[in-house]
Amino acid sequence: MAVYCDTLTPCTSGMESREGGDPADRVESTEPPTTTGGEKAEGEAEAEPVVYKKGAWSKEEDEKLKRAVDEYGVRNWVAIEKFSGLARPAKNCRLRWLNYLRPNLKKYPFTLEEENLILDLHSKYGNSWSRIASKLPGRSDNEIKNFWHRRAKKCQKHHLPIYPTAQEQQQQSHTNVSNNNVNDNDADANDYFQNLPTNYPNHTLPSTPNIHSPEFQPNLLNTSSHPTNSSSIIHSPQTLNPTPQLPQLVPPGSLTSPQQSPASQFTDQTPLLPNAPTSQAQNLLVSPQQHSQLTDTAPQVQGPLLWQGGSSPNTFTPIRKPPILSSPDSLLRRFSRATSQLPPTVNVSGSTHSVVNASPFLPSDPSLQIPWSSPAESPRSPLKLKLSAGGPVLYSVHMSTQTTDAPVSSLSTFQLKSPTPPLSPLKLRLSIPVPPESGFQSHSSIPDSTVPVSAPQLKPSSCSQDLPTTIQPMSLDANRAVPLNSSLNVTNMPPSVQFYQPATPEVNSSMHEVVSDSHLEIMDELREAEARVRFLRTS
DNA sequence: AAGGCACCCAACCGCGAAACG
DNA sequence: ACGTTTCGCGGTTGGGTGCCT
Repeated sequence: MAVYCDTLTPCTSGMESREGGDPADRVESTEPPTTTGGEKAEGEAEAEPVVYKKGAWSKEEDEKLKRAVDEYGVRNWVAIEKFSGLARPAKNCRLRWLNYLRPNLKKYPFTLEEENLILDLHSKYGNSWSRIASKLPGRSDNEIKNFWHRRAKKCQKHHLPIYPTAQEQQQQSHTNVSNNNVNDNDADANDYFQNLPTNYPNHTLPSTPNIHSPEFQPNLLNTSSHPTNSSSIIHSPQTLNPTPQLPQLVPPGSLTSPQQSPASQFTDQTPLLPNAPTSQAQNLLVSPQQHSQLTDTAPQVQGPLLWQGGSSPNTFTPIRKPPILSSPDSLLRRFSRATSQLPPTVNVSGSTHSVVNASPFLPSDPSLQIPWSSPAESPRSPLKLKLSAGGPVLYSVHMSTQTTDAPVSSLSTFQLKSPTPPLSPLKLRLSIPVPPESGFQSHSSIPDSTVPVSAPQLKPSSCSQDLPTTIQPMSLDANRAVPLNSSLNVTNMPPSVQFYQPATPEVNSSMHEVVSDSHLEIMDELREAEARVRFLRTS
């Protein structure tokens, strides 16, 4: 393990600073003077460029960052940069958190299911890594991006399309030929491909093929086009014992004619992936059949999909700009900042992250109560409210959950009056009042903004599990709720926000979608647990 | 054992979008 | 309306590592 320097010396920014030596030696960079550094006094902010540490993160830095995130939340990277004591720019802190430190991040290799899913999603979304990552719980966009580049490189090296062609899918579904029929020159390549599971398309290369697994049947390949070099093959335990129920990208026999599929949208004269950044993307091919099936279960693909014309009628290229959509996170960010004007409807379509920071549903009847989510760092942890300096701050809160018979959503704006500007977040637990039609009793209590409560009670250290007995005075937007109580024991009776019932059917269906996604997440977790067990058993 | 090579992946950067003042 | 700040995304880099010769 490398030891990292604590003393920082200025150097030029840019990649050249990474050259050579121990990571500790290659680290510093400067940022524009707009950014103030670590413990520097504000008065001296003038010209002194901030010196940042670069390179690998130490454990100490990770711990600092974790504490800072707990303190300031996952959206105040500038505050984290300024007050965490880390000599790292805000964006790097964010990156480190998202890619390495955040909870629930999976630390083991992709499973076959995940790899299949990435293929599937990439065929729909292109290089929108964050969007793909949003469909793979516990995986970062960077991780997925690295996986894809790795895979693309392999495919390019072996002159193979990344997506399987229809012809090969048919071959695969109808053949089961021993690799003894393959000439020696192609032995290595055959070793590579023979180990794919039978329901795994020939050209969808798992990163970790296994040459010994009996579950893998040899596939017939067009060996003349296959490489003789298998040096890039990597063996890891992740696919040693794949589940026999792996989802198929294209089930045998399900092929349909392109005319009957969305492929009819495609032309055959369009260049390859105009948005592709590297030549690797030139090999991204997908069959119309596959695409047809993918789009059957997918959200509407935005933009035209175009086929590449070529010598092989079965070779296709998805041509489209990846849909430019804001990530669920940014949707939430925008939403949470729109404090002065609430949107007329709650648009959380397709966003599993819309429940971030929402407390679980808590009916007043104890027998119906669901325990609070406890992990402080979980996306579903109690709402964290950062008190800013300079007086009252409006916050909008959006929560969604489900009663026994209907999705419930709430949307509120309330005001936190902060007599002193503590920089630590105030963590509140909010329940969702139940609409009358649900049959549950509704909450209506809220702290009264007129009753002063001293600020020292907001010590962040006491806000995690055992919440302070009294919370900061707060008031709701008068249009949204009416304060009733003067103080509140948060542990026993969480504050409530006024229920806001979205009116439009679209919103309601979106809510259903969110609920459904949470169920999917549970299923994903189960699948991951199974994959982990397989991983451990075979390693 | 040492050097070369290829690959992986954590980390960095630039840029655009959104939020803010 | 406009400039600035902040955030997030996608592309790229290069150190670390393992394999091969």
